[in-house]
Amino acid sequence: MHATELPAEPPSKLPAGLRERKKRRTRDALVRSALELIARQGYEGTTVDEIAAAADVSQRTFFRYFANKEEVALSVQQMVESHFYAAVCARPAEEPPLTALRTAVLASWDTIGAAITAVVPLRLHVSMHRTIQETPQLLAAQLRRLAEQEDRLTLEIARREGLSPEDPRPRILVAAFSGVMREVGRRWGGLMESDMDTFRRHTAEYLDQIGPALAENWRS
Amino acid sequence: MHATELPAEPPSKLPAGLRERKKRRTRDALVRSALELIARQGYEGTTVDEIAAAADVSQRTFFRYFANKEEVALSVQQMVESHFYAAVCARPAEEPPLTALRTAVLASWDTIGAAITAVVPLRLHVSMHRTIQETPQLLAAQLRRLAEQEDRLTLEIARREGLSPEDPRPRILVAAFSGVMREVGRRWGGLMESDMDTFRRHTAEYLDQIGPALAENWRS
DNA sequence: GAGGTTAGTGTCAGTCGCTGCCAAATGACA
DNA sequence: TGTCATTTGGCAGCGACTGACACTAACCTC
Repeated sequence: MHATELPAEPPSKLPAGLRERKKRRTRDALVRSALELIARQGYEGTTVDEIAAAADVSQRTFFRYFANKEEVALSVQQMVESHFYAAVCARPAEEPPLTALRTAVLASWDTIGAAITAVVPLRLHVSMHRTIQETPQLLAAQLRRLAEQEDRLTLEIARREGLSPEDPRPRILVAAFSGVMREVGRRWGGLMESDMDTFRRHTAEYLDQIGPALAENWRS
Repeated sequence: MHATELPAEPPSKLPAGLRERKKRRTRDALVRSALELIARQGYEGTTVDEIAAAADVSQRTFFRYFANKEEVALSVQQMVESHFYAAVCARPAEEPPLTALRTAVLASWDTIGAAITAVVPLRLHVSMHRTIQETPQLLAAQLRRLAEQEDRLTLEIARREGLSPEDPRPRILVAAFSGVMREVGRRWGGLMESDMDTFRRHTAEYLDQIGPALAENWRS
């Protein structure tokens, strides 16, 4: 068994065997325990031993499910990202790229909540989101993940538009888009839940700035 | 003494005291030993003990100069980045932002070589550049550094243009620019030295794509 | 339903990154 | 030259992670 074998996705399709179900449960227990402990004690203040003990498995078993401590902390985040990527791939081919990305974000937000709650309570995910920004090591790992996501998105956009993978334009577009989304992510925490509709509108307005941001003269 | 006290810059101004000079020499020796060993054995295949031994200091002393193993591996990279940031700040205020960034890159390339060679031979820096892309942990740390650089650049651009720090446009511009520069960085390695002029032209052409990349229709 | 096969788990020992603590050495400066 | 502030080394210890091996439990025949 390798650490990255079991998908990060929620138990959408319940697996046949007892073995598989047991693994799913163990994995979810580890994620829940980890997020709970980290929310209470911080990332660096939480040891893998504690997480494993809270999920009632040995430390060695923890490392059979997650390659490292970062991975369990970012596992829900990872789920959100692949959720979004799937939404992008589902957009009709006639949509221009930026529109597809923008629509996919808003669409994926409609359904991601349920997928998260299937694994951990939402407050733990929100708390983790804050912790990631504040913990250098986690932030670094997260940025690497996002860079990989940018690569995937770039490829997908190039494919949709029938461009060569060498063409720089998809990459630039995705970089600008991701820059906006990272800023949006930063402002999350406080605003969401309280006023999700305002937040969605806010995001849309932000994305509308991508065009104007490249105009040569801003001082009007 | 704290780990981040001594600047990463080359010994441009030679310090007065013997103590300072000795610290500088120790630091440079650690960087050289580290890059040499990592080039030969890879990042994960090189232990801090080895680096310290090669520089003829104790492991404990290593950690007085660098907060962690990543920091010594990225120290030259960090020098290059602050070199570029300084070049941006030096651009005249009437230049439009994207022009300033673009000119600053090309200008900083003219002088960075000497600054690097003052610390390590160029081949070690090139080798390190490759290693960073290939080593997940290093890449993560590097991306976090670059994200901080993006923050600085965003602030500087907003300042130059007299915009509020809330305005999303500088951030988007910097994100697009950085996306291009990361792609350029990836293609470095092989092309440079062999044909630096072609490479510079290539980069300029890449940067010219930032405008067109946001046009709605690419399929012409 | 008893057999062997396969896969997941716990234990243990070990490496490596990194830190706190104290004592020894060394440049700075009167 | 003697004091003072810094820098250094050694040591002990923690936490993340890994390899090896033995044990147990699910699975798959016959």
